[in-house]
Amino acid sequence: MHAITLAPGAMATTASNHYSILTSSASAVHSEQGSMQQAAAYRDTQSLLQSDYSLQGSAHSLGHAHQWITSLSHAEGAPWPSSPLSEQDIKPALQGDREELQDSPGLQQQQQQQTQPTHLLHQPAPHGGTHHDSRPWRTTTTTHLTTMTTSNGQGMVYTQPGFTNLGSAEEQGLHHHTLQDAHEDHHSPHLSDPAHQQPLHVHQQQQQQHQGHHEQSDEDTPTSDDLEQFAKQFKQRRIKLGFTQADVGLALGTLYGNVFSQTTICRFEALQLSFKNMCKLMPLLNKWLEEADSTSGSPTSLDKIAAQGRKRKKRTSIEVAVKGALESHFLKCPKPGAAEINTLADSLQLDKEVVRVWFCNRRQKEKRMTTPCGPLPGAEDAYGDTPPHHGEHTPVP
DNA sequence: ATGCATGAGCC
DNA sequence: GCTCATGCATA
Repeated sequence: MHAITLAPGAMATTASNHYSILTSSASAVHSEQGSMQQAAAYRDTQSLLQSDYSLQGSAHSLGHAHQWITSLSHAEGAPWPSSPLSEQDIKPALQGDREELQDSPGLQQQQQQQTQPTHLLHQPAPHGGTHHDSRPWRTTTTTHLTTMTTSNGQGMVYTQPGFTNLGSAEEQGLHHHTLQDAHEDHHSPHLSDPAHQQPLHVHQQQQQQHQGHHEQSDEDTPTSDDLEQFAKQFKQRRIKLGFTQADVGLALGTLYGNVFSQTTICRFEALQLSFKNMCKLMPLLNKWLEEADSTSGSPTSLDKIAAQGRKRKKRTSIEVAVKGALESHFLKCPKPGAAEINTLADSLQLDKEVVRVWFCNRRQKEKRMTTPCGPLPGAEDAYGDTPPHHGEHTPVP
């Protein structure tokens, strides 16, 4: 195969600023909680932070690395009071240093692997990416449940012991069917006890239910339908209450110590997260909903958490033509090796890292592509994700 | 709403 | 170097 060579200058960063250490912004970021308005302050912070980093085009010869992360020195600790339910659970979101901790090491790999065709199992990748997994969770057998594929989702209410039901004062009246009880009596991860975080639902739907209900395993896993319905309702109420996605993200931070961006909230609503990720966020969002609902009218203490101080490399804008070339290669080889990436990067006049990241993101996108309803037969497995160690069901038709 | 990016954990 | 979770920056 040959690489499609394009004219030089294919890559361009939208940035035009110079590399300078923003000091003023740093102080601005530190504003105390409460001294500024939530959303507004947040935006300010962002704008300030972006007036920085830039070295890229010439970075090649500068022996760069991704050092742009010259994190600011601020790290005052957690702005939010030790929330009762945030222990080590999800992620501390400590700005400055580490922002997140995945739950348990290792379980992220086996998360979303479930029933899937897996006919052509082969894994050329020598790197050991044997975990395959992750398929658009929505495509999973939409088996049970689906009790209420109702109109706008208001009909569904989560009645779980852990978090109060979302029964709002208004359009409530048709709540029932605990979703879960459709098959058993699993309850979603109650956030009343985050200590035991997500119990890695190996194979969500099918696996879990055949065990019946043990007294000790209250940990359950919502189904794709649950999530879908919840997301739907969540968005409705969020809008009805007049909150933006960004507001919610910040609120989660002040309420539970887990700040999330507008992006994440958006993706949650759009069901563009992995199954596991959705499961992790649902309880929090559910909690926020009830919180916002009850305090809708009173000045909820939504202090902003001006955090994040690390600097990012300016986003590289890849020209359409180049994207096309990348796409072509992606179709041929979704997982190019280092050498291939180098070659490609060279011919496209892109930074190797940019190309590598592009492929990573492309693969990720491919996986979360919310399939309308149907596990694309082996489409993604071809990339080498095929699980070599299933050993249970997934007989595949 | 989404593209490119960062970083942790894994192999 | 990959996946995965997540987000800044941008269209």
